[in-house]
Amino acid sequence: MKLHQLRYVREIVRQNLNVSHAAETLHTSQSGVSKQVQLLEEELNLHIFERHGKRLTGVTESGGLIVALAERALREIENIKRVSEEFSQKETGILTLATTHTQARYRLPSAVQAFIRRYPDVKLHIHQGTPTQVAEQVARGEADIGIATEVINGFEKLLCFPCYEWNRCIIAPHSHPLFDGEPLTLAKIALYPLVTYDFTFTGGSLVNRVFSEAGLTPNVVLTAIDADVIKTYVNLGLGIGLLANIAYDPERDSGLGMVDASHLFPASTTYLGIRRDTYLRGYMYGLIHLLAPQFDRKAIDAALLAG
Amino acid sequence: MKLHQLRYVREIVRQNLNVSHAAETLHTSQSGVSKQVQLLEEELNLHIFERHGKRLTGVTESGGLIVALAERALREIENIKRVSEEFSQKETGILTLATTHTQARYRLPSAVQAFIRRYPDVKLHIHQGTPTQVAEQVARGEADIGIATEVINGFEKLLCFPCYEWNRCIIAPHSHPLFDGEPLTLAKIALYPLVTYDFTFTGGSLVNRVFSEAGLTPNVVLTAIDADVIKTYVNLGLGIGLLANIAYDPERDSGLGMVDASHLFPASTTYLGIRRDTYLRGYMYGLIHLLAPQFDRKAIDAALLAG
DNA sequence: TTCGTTTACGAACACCGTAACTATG
DNA sequence: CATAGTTACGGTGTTCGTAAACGAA
Repeated sequence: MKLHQLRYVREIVRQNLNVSHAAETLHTSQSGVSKQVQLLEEELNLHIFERHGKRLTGVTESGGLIVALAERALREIENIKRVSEEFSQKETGILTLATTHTQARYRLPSAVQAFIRRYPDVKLHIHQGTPTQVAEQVARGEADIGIATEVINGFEKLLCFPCYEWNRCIIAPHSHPLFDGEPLTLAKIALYPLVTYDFTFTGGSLVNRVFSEAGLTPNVVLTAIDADVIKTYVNLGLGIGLLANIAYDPERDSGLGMVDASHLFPASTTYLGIRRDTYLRGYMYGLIHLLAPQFDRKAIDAALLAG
Repeated sequence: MKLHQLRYVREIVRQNLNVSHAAETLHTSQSGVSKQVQLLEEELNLHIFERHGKRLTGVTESGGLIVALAERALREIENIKRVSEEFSQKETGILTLATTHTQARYRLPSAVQAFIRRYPDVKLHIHQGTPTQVAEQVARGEADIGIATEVINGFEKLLCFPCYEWNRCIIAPHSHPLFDGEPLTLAKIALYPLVTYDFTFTGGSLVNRVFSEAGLTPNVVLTAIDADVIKTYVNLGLGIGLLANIAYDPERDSGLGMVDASHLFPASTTYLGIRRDTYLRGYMYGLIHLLAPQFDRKAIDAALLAG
């Protein structure tokens, strides 16, 4: 049994049983991948993949177990590499963050700035996606740290730390009747066309629930996963915007007015998630500490052990 | 990084940093092992072993981490092999038990007999040792299932199931004054030279504690880990024997009298222990069920998941 | 000196990738 | 007929083990 063979099998599964794609991703030839998989199956004396003639059409029962174990083994192997990098070049490496647009654009910049000043030799990658995508990327090991709201807390493979709470605000052109000095209510919001976050965002379902509990139906005319997109359409007069209040910048968004809506919705918590079974590089502890200052190295290790 | 290299490193550590012994155990050459370790260290760009000149004298800090991770990775690899064997030849394989003499000799035979009738193609190995050795063998993966009293419950890596409770009896030649019909007391036992289990047995410290709490000191003239050895010396008139009452067989031991001592000592529980992170073969579930009928496959899986 | 590790080197082996072939949809 | 997987085969690089050199106890 060779590590390469396990990697091949894992990649084939990730590529939906397409050997050619797997070979391409792994920068090697189809024939080699094909052959190594056969050799592995022969050595283990069972079929990992179901085949119709020459096509791979599924994973057998035993194959499923094998794949799961192979993933765990490969993860440990990757951890060995991490440890070695940690010891040989303590503060160089790669840190991949997965997060949502709003976090990346409005909440992370200061922490990222501090991070690259502190760890100038660490290359930082930011992947962007919906909270679910964020969690999946971390769970699959494609990102080291995920930052998103609520949902990522539901993933078994992830250990989550609460970072901070936030709430929502309404934005609209300055001339909008909402800015009449009267207190903001759900009913008033429901009067106007609304531009807000996509359903796939946690906030989405929470916002809907608040409205429906009040017996109201908001008139959502447009949804986006990107706060800047929302602002753009609000600017165009399509409706009023409902978004995270950290996303409103009085200077940059001087063309728009803002009124806080924290009293209308429960606060949401942004979580930071890591895989439970990865070795954390020193600078990863560093970033977590920057984003969630209550968690230092000791606290993180304790949480990892407890989980 | 190659699996072989990790195996080499692991074996060197197991062989107390002796590369030659490791090579021998692995059925390969010293030079090959040496070179592969160097290649691995080069690839990881750090030293796993401390060296004085050419001798390996220790494991570096980074090396310790690497070894721990390598062991986990290799364990997953071994689990893959187990899964494949389970699927290709469900009821053939090897089952290695680690247990104490008393269990092997008096308690296990009936279960073992049932087991080999049920799984005729499984080769059964029985390793014998003190309870601590039993637990260590299971923890190191040298045995699949350990059966011993109490202490094995303290190992973090092991998941333990209570099997059954037992207590102690006194044996002596039929003519011995202990068999006077009067009830047995600690004080009476303390009057005579005593032959009993070795200190390293859990029972040992418990027995001592009971005597000392009663303000008595037993006159232990000989200890052994083997009930048959104890009986032999009792037969020779060296003293009276204190041992597990399952170890007294009225027929076989017709030359000796027995009097129960359950009222004098707290009962001890025999546990069955398995590593938390191993894949269990079907026949392993079978043996556990034979020894601890309250644990069927579902209960065992549930306990493994909970841990 | 002895025990143990590393270096040197040739033979055997395994792997990779191109290219031709074959099966599926 | 196009797409995807397997077989064939030669070149390349790695591993293995013997033997010799070397270092520490």
